[in-house]
Amino acid sequence: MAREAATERRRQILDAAVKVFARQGFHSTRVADIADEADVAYGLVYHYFSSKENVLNELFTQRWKLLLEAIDETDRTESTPQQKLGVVAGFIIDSYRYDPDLMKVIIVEVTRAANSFGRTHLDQINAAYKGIAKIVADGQKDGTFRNDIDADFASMTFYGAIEQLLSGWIFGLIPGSERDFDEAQELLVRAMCEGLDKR
Amino acid sequence: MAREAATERRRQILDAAVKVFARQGFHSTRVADIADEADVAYGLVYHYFSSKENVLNELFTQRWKLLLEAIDETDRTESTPQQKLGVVAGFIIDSYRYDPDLMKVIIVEVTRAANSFGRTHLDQINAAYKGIAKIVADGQKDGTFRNDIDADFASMTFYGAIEQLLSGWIFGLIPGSERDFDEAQELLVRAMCEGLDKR
Amino acid sequence: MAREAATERRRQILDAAVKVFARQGFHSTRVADIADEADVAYGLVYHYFSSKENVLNELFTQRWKLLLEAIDETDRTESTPQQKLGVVAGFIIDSYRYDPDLMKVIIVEVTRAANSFGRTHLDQINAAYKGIAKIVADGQKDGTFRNDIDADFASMTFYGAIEQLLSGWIFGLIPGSERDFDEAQELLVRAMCEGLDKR
Amino acid sequence: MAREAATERRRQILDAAVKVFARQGFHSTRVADIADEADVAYGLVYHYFSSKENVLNELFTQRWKLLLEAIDETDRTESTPQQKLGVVAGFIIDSYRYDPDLMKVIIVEVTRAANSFGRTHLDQINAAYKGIAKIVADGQKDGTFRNDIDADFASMTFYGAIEQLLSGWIFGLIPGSERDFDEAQELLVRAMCEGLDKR
DNA sequence: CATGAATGAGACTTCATTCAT
DNA sequence: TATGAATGAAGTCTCATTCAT
Repeated sequence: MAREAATERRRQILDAAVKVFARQGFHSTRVADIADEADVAYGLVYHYFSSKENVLNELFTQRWKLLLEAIDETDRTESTPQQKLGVVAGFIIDSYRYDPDLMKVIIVEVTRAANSFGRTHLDQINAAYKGIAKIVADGQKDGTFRNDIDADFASMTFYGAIEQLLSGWIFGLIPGSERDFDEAQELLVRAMCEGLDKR
Repeated sequence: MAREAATERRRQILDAAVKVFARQGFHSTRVADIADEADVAYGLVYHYFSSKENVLNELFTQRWKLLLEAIDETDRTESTPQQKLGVVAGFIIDSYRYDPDLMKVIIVEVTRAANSFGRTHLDQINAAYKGIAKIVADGQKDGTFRNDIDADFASMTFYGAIEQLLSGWIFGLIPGSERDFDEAQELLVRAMCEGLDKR
Repeated sequence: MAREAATERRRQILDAAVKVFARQGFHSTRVADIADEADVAYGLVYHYFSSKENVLNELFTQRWKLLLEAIDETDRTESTPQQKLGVVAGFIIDSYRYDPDLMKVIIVEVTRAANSFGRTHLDQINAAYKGIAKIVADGQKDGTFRNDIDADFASMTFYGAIEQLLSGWIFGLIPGSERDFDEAQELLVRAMCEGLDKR
Repeated sequence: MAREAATERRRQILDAAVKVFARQGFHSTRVADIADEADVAYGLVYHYFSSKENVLNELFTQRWKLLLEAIDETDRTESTPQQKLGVVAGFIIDSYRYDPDLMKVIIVEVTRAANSFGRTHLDQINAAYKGIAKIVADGQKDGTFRNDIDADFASMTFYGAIEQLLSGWIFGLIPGSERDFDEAQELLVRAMCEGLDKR
């Protein structure tokens, strides 16, 4: 009971952190902002987290773990490489669809921040790239994918395309309706696998 | 003469700023760090720039202008759409090749920072996406590219792939030798236009 | 019965406080440290003591009362002034011998802290000096001690010498073996009464 | 000129720090108090000192160096051991006489604070004890002082007596008029060398 | 009695910016 | 132009104390 209450409090603070980080960016949000948003006392944030940075770390780690699992899981299925890439893209896009703030924070503050936080989680981030690369490499081995494009290279390309899509939605540069989210996954895989050229 | 000296001083400070921004990130570099690196007095930075942020702005604007020009220029040539995309990719990759610190700063601190600075330069950033989208759209019109993938969508995808490549080099996640830079452009265009699928 | 249990708890907390105060100093120990060391819940400290400062106060008062009693008691005996001073020195030295942490805390945090706590207990502290001064004064009256050195002055001198000795042991600046403790009392009285000069 | 101004500023801040440390104790004084007392801006304290603790360190080190030099100097003269001890006592007493606040701070916050700061300067503090011990030891060798009292022991005793005297003045427990200061040195040496016993 | 979550004032330190020289 | 001292707002983190259970 007490345990559960504590867990709830953590959640409450984490959720608030997502909102304010998304709104103002990590550097511009003061711990007081998180506390205010969570409607708890200032000090309580430090009761549950050792530092502001640590709040961000937990946010990232929790979500990224799910992505790594999703990649791993789909990789172990019997699907075609294209289908697997579709699952990965779908997972990321859905992550954004159902919690855009969280994905915004993760991308803007962690994944794309080469300095500071990015470095801390580099291994985890890279694990995702490697997971995608494995899917590509397997596709190359079984003759589905061409061999003249390095799997790691292709993986970066693929992941970069997805992230940029999210960026476009985040920035409001490309339309991001429910319908767009629905289409995006398929469109993305098609673009990457079949190419832009007309056949 | 005096003018030139002044211009030189600005350059000296800008160059130093690139180095320290790349090394520590914008938020972690103090104005003193820039001055130290430039080997000028603390206050001189404020003699030439109105604020720390303004140094970054100038860094970004100068470089991004060249990219916009390059996109615009290639778009006005008679090349094929694929060649045009190649020129764009090449320009960005070469930018990194010849001044990795500057590109790192631009990407990490501006282009990918949805909050803070990103917002300020959103129009300029979007102009590049639009420029690329135009190349794609023209390719669709003349029958070079398929029509079932939205040009804006394709543009984001294409640009995201390039930026992720740079990120990979910046983070040290994928090899970044001279040879890799040489190949990257061609490989990238091929991957995006022809797709990963084996034919 | 319940009373005893409560008393035990208090003791448990006081003993823990002595340890951590001795180890980290009063200002650097958090209430949580005391609770941890005592192996009791955080809030329990406040159940038994009204504040952190109060814990220290009680520690000091309990011990200092014994010293005052010891001085008073020996003063009422028929011993020579020298013997009385020996008893006082012996009491303090033994206090350190059998509970070095407690004496360390008392000296470092109370007795020698002119600001904060020192002020609070000034009267009690001074009572000890006065008690020693009385022994000296009586010795002067009965012709045992010389008259040209003010009794209060001599008292300060005598007490200061003892405390510095303890400081030396606390700091590890002079050897503090069992044998040293044994000798210290006698040596101290001899030095103070007979002087350093060779006769 | 600029250099001198800077040195003056440091002095100004140090002097202010002495006042407030003496008044409120180190732990109870906020950096703002120092700045206010010095009549400078908050941040200037950090322009000249890396931390509040560092201000205290400098205060101590500057003064203690003089003491060590005084001990060393008198030790190299042809005076009798008693005279040498008199010079040492005189130096410390005069230090208090002419700058009671500084000596109060040094004694209360450094010399007698076994934890925290005391530890940092232990070597320097001990050097003084050793310097006094050398004077005693030399006196024992040349037959001036008795041999049955260890020189280190005697040194602690002597220094402790002086410091306790200052403490008495600081606390207001013993009278501290100009006349008392004048007498104190002689009285102290007499008490320590000749002893309290009537002959 | 006992627990430990919750509160929030407070202090240190940083650093962008200004300004006198 | 050039210097770097001076300013002070802002933000992180700590921790004594309170309080609900």
